[in-house]
Amino acid sequence: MAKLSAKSASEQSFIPLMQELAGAYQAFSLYDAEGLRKSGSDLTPSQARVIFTLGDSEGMTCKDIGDITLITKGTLTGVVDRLEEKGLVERWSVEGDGRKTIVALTRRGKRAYQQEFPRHIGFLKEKFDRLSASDRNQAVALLEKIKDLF
Amino acid sequence: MAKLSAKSASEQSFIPLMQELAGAYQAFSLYDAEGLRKSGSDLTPSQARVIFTLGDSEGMTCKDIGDITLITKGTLTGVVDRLEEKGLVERWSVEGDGRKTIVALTRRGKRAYQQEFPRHIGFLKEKFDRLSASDRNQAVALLEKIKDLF
DNA sequence: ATAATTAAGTACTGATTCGGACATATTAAT
DNA sequence: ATTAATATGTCCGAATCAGTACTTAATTAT
Repeated sequence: MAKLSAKSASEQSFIPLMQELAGAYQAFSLYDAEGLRKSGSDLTPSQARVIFTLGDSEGMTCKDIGDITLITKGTLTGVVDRLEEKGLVERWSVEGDGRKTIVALTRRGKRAYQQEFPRHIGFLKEKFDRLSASDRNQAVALLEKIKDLF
Repeated sequence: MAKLSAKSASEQSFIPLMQELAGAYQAFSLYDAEGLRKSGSDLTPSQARVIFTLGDSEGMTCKDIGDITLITKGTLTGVVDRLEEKGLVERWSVEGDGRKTIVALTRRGKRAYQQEFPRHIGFLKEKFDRLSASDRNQAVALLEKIKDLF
């Protein structure tokens, strides 16, 4: 592959795509965090993602939670630690496979989920509903293609 | 607006879009960081973003750098601090407006830019080139719409 | 001119981020 | 059966992250 100069590098046609991807994610991300902050739920975005993922399941391994929330394992340990301190989740090890740890919502965690999940989805819905179904579907398809590039 | 139940909340049609947006950004982001790490440039993603933004400009204010890189001012102070310690940028205050600080590449910073920017763009290009121009354009348009929702 | 508002940066806090090293446990290969 | 390779989580370090409070400076309103 030919080596690029600084000038020709800055002219690459995929650069706007990179910028818009970051910009769109950033805008969403800030709005998402704002909603959690104003809800008074005292949940950070990562903590909320874990609570919402656990939902009304019977509990999941850290690996599974990480796969869904996209939180890497090293980070997840700390997030779950803080949720445990708040009494929203509990951990126990699974018999049969000593490597695995199950994380599950406590009673209070379930209450938080039932209250905060619909509220937050409603908060996001206000914005996302402004996008047509067609745009939404196209965006999902394209974002999937982009994800699969890497 | 009617209040959502946990069940109806989880059925909202925009949820896959949210997931794909996060997934695509995450995938890109990890690949981006991997490239910088393997290049041996000793630049973190944020540091690289600042260096690449400064490019061969004569220097920019923190505000302008933040607007382009999407790094918030509180974070930017630390990022620039570290770049300054590495001798890649320098800061000075502008006369005429005592609030502003100009950040500019040093000689070494320019060398790093000329070397790392084309290399990194080339690294990313390998992947992005697999996307058709049509998909790229559509994605840019849709991501802009999504950004503007918030 | 004086006061109120806005703007730009820095300092600080708590949380998150990722990778890498590590410990342990399980599974696969021989 | 033993060894090698994988899998799962935790711990650690350096950096980022966003928000808030604060300082200083510039701009606007009165």
